[in-house]
Amino acid sequence: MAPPERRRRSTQRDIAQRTGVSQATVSLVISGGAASTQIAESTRRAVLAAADEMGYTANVAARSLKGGRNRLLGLYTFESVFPTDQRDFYYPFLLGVEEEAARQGYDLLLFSSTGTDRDAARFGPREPGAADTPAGVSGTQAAERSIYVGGSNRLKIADGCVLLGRNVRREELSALVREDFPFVFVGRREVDDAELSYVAADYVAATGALVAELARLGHRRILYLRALEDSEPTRDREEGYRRGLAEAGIVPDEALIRTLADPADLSIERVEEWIGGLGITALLVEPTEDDRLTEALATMAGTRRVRFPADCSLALLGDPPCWTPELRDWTRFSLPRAQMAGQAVRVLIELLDQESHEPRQLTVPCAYVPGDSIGPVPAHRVGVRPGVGTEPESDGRPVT
Amino acid sequence: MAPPERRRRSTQRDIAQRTGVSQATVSLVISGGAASTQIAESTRRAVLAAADEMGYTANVAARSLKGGRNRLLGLYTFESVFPTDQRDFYYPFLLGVEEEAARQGYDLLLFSSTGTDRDAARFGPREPGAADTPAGVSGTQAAERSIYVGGSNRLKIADGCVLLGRNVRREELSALVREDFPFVFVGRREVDDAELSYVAADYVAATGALVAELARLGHRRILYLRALEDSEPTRDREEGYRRGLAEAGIVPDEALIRTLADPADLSIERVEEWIGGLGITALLVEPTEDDRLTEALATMAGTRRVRFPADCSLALLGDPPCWTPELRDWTRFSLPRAQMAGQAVRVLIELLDQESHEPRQLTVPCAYVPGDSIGPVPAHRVGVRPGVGTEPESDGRPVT
DNA sequence: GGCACTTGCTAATACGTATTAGTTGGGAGC
DNA sequence: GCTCCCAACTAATACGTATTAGCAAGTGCC
Repeated sequence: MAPPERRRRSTQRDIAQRTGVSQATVSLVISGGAASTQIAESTRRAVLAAADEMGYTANVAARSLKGGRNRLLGLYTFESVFPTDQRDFYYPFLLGVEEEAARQGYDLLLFSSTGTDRDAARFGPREPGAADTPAGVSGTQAAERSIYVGGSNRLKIADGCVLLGRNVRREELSALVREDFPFVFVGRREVDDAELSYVAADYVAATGALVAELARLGHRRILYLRALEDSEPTRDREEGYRRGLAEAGIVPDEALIRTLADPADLSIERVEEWIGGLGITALLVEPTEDDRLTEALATMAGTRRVRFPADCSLALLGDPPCWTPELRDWTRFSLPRAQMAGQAVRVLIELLDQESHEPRQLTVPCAYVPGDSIGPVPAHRVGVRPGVGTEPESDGRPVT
Repeated sequence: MAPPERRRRSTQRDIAQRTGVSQATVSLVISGGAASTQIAESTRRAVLAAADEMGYTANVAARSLKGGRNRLLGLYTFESVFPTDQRDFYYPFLLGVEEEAARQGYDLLLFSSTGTDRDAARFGPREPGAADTPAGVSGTQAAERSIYVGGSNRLKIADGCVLLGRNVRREELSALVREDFPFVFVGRREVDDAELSYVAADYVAATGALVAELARLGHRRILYLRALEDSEPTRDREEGYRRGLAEAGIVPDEALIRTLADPADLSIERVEEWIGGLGITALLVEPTEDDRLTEALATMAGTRRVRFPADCSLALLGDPPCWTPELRDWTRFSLPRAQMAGQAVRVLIELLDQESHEPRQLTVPCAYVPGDSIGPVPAHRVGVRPGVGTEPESDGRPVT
């Protein structure tokens, strides 16, 4: 049962036969290697002519096989990139990666399949008794995304990989490092037992600058609403908050650092409470990747019970996705997502080109977006302290 | 000058040595071919264990070279997918492809590199005198996107490919067919010398239905504004327009088919001219992929000099991208982009699974979006004919 | 004529995998 | 003891290219 005489592409050998030279000569002519200067002009012409006539196209697979590299960059995200509600968050990264990869002549491999139910069947039938994760990496469950499935690392199909995502599996990252697989994380990520390469936004500086600006405007009691997860970006923002306060000579009040479990919880009533109870004059909010915060802000601003910034200044520690023109221009800083992604690609390619896989860690500054939601402390509240917890060092911190 | 001990990926041979079997056995175990049933359970276990320990991953290039499969689907677009102004057009396709590929356990290969300036340098230094396109496929220029670059077809590292885009290079498509490379086009595309597979929206029926609806509302003079390019989608819409008219018993007036070179040319003055001069009561507009039409419509509707549908009905032959909530809900039909893309992936996988690469051509229906921009013919204009070109068969067709 | 050197080419090999045609060892059947 | 067969494996090869070592012929020089 031979394949039904499938139409075969012409190869260098075919050209060689037709021209009466060797395959090696054809290769030299076509790919113009170092020794190609030694080919007689007449021969070169003949070979090129034959190639043209026979419609020769080089086989990329063969070339890659020979070179050991596939000119493929992977893009792996720990969360799905494509659900509609997060598109605006991930899209700029995607764009940046794609663009830079294209510029560098690499193609992009989107790891979509990993972490699907189908994974079990990936490498053909497997005995039910066989261990699914013999690779020392534990915790591989079906529905969740993970790099190591069926015990093997599919990322390796690519020459290297750009990683993205908030809910990282640390153990997989360190496994990658142990394997010496070249990758770059977009965003600062740390794992216990290894150093890894990343390109990160400078949340510390950006948050610090925002606090400084508020302090300059006279604010002394600035509430910081942090995200629930204890990830690096959140920690960096907190760090920036503390540094900003310190540089402004403000003694931090732990009661003014609160965790916002769900952005939808951010209501006008809460803000009124905080103003009255805690005596705050400004609010820093850490945005989420989906559009819940944007919605909460919009409805909150819609009530007009508290005017920003007339009654209270408000700034965002990053830019929320789903930005539509009619949304108000909140004061915030903005991370250069596309540039970060492009930079990550460049770093990755450097890693690939150089033999030493020493980790590289880059930090890029965020852009300050002035917006219109911060202003000076309202005149009637200058110097006013809240009724409760008057002392800055008060630790009677009510649970949110 | 040996390569400085580059960290090599482990191969089947490495596993074979470690396990004490032959490379062939390893291959049989790993890729689970026909003869794999004949492998002893103990051997299989040992091989798999070694593979896991050594972090083995199959080499894509080698598999492709051999004709094997990599569970990789390519996505090639003739225009760049990622420019911001077209994002809303391509995004749903991307989403659909990604989702279905993931569901089927395939990863996605985005061909970004092809057609960049860097291409010339892709495979190392090249003699200035060397021909850039020895491949018989002519017209390969640097800045433009093209499949065959440097004489090779890079798509081949994927098992098959989904193609997308309006400005297609026909000669490349037929080259692909000649090579017998499996691919599916999203959208109907025809080339002279070959049949190809596609999943297309039924523009003919959708446009016809829209015309029928207008006819039902009493419209007799319906202007059709077609796009400049003479691509299949445009031709199909025209076909649908004519069929719709025919079925409604309306004699087509060639003066009512006009080409709109630039959507920005669509102004309220024009519409007034058409209403007065041509006596039209309804307008069918073919949308573009960017947001120019959307803008033109918005500004036009903003003037309120012509009320839609009170003075004139207006419907769109497809959905324009960049849909924001505050935009009005134009009557139109909507193509199920994500579903089309998903269907294309399924068709492609069928092609891959079956050896026969007979082309498959699927058509999917569009969704009718009632909207609010069509209505009955204004009472004072029922039966009214324009001052000039009264006869339907008038051919005094002024150039737009 | 012999040596060194250049020019223009080829033979051979490697890349990593899949597949086919064997080969081996041993047990069943007579 | 012989054949026959089967399970379990391996050797060999092909895929298409890039590269290196080397070969043959030619040229210049002593």
